[in-house]
Amino acid sequence: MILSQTAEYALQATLFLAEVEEDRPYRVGEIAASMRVPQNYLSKVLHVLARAGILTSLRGPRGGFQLAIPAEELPLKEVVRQFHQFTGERRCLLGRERCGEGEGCAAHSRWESVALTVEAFFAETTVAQLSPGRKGPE
Amino acid sequence: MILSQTAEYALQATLFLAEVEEDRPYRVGEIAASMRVPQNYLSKVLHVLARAGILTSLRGPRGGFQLAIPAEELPLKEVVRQFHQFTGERRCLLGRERCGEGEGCAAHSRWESVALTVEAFFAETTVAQLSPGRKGPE
DNA sequence: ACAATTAATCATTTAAAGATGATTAAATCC
DNA sequence: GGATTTAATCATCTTTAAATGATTAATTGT
Repeated sequence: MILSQTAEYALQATLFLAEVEEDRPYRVGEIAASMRVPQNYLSKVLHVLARAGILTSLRGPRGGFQLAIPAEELPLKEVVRQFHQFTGERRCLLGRERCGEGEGCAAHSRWESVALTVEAFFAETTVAQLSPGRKGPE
Repeated sequence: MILSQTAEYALQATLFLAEVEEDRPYRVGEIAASMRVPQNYLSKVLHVLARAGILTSLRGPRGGFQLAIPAEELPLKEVVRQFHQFTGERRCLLGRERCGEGEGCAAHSRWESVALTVEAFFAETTVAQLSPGRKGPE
């Protein structure tokens, strides 16, 4: 697994809100039921996303959560970042500060490029691109 | 983080044994001290590697652990696999069985290729390639 | 045989992720 | 204003990863 359970919940819920047809807030209950995940846990996850400005939340009747950013402008990384420490800083697969005493090794630069590929995916892929079932132009 | 702490320990210890100059068993104590990780915990990790045939273990005085496979012929994946479930089977980043109801989406195939890149790195990179400081021919 | 050394095992603890249940506070509707 | 609906918060529990400490069993050297 590359993503934690929590980060996966966050992505799935964001995706749900991106794919939804009516333009209104959706309750945690609705989202959790559709995703088949614990409601209270999801509630906390969504709260984090709301605090981060990715969702808007509204209390009371007709309340719920909505995307605060158009799905086309929302990179996966923005969502995942709230729950997942990206490797970014980590030069070395093994977490060593100095790798090979200055010279470095072939495998390390290869790894760096792999890690960058992963990060680039999350940075450059938008939520919209992950939603095949959406209406509206691509 | 892409690897669990435990998988990282396993890789580091294997690397230690690959880079070592004397051809003799090395004690858990030595390895743990060099890596600065808990000895008893590492002991269990090494035990798993020994059971998997990656290391040989010897008890008693002059005992310890040694590589059972030449570092040049030992892919990182072989080591990591003992502690890390590779995503392999997972078609979908979000863990959904059916992705997009048959059609799939651009992002999913992109993700699949990213995941394959990661796996390929571990499958094709050998422990030897990760050891810049080793003697012997590349 | 015996003492010393070392991996292997066992029992327990700690820390973090994940999940559950109940309560509180904001917003709406009447 | 009062009842209802909903997110937010609080307290607790479970599970898993990580770590610790002590004991056991195999091997060696004398």
